[in-house]
Amino acid sequence: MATIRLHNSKTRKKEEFKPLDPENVRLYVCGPTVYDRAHLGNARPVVVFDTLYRLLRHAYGAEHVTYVRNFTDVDDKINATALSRKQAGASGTLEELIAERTEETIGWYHADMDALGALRPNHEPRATAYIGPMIAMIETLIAGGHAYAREGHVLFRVRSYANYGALSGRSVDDMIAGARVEVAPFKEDPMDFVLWKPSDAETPGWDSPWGRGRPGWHIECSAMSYELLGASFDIHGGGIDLQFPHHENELAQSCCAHPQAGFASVWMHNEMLQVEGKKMSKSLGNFFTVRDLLDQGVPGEVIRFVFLGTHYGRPMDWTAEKAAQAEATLRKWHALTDGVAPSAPAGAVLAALSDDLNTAGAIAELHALAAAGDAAALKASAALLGLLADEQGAWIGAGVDLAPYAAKLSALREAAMAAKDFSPVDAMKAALLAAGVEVRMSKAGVELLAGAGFDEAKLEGLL
RNA sequence: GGCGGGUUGGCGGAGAGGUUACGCAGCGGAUUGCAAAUCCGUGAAGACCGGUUCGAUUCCGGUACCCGCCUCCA
Repeated sequence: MATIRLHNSKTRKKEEFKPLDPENVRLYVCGPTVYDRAHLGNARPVVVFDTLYRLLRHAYGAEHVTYVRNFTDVDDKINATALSRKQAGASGTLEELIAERTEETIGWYHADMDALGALRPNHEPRATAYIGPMIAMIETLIAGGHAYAREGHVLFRVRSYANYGALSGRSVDDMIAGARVEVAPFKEDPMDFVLWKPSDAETPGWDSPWGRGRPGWHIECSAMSYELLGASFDIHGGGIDLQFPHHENELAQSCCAHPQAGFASVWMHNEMLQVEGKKMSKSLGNFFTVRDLLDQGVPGEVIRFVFLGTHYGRPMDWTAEKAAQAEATLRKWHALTDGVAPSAPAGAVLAALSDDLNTAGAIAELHALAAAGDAAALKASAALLGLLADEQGAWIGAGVDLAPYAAKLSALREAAMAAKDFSPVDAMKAALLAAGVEVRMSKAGVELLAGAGFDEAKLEGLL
């Protein structure tokens, strides 16, 4: 087994990965807040950590890896979405609208991430199912002097945790000096953050020792990871944007609640996604969801391939050109591997992935396997990256039978050979090319393949 | 203002202190009724300024520019 090395955000170094327990390698990744469709940026950590999950399963055995990714289904954005729907005339109570919305959004999320070839994690806990453990953890923090209740709120006492700021490389004093922080009269220190906050009648809430209220965002992940993975586990992942404050706060809470444990041994952060060189944002008009792309006919496998072409630690640019290139490569590889029984993954691919998830390097090795014509190894190796499964290639055929067109073109061609007039052949070929069909004519005959930008509607009238 | 990441050939994008990345595009050739696909061959790089070194694109320092986080947005 190749040694796996991972860049640890906590130490800012690439380190050899040594699981706490090789029989149960544990991975936690921050999941989505379920209030709307996942946009393309949301998909990057999913693909990155899915690939890590696949590598770990290969290295330690599929039964020996536990992957947890949560759903944040209690959040002010969800409340706001439900409230605006109610104001727009939707029927039902606010609670029902919230439940309906989160349920619907989770369904979308699963469908979209499945399309990207991401395996479902072993556990996908919902925050609302872990309110009890959150309250218990908050009580532990209060008992230990790390938190205090004020006016229905419970706040984490940042000054009680000496290492606060170590993960994200900031000092509390710098943060206070440089940034705007929410000032509330009941805060002991401006950096203290909310563990629990009161809910009004219009907001979902749960009974607690501090009155009816709801948890702060950060405590959710601390409580769920503790319940499902324990006080110490191997890898905690997420986007770099979550490093501060979310992960910093999570780390502080968990370490203060369980001072004998280390929480996550390795922290991994993926860099952000951009679109055509710019940050994706609603104001720039370049904001789109995974579903938008799928609906436009960009296959999930193509999206995944584009993502894996850039190392997770670097900003990744989504461009139409990359998608087109990815599509062409995948077409070629599917033609080579579909129906082939996979052998074992190539050592070079495994070595690249084991080197801090060098997916771009792994893809280069895949190209080498394809050039060597080793379809069985290519397929087995690509599976580690979540690519080239037979069922993932379904988009290529598009379900259209091109044989009648091939037969007609073939007949035209034979007539043309005899008549020495190729203009009817060229006319049909041009029409097929315009429809996105790849036309291959040789002495052996005619072969048609649905190519990039294939449009069935344009075939009309050609028979 | 604070913290972090980046700058590689036409484009995308890796590794490595000294030897071909790789892919796409280009160019030349084979093949083809013409193409396509395929195959063979091929040119092209590391922001700028210093330093360390026999030797740096790779290590160190500085400058410029780009990006992200610090504030609900991944």
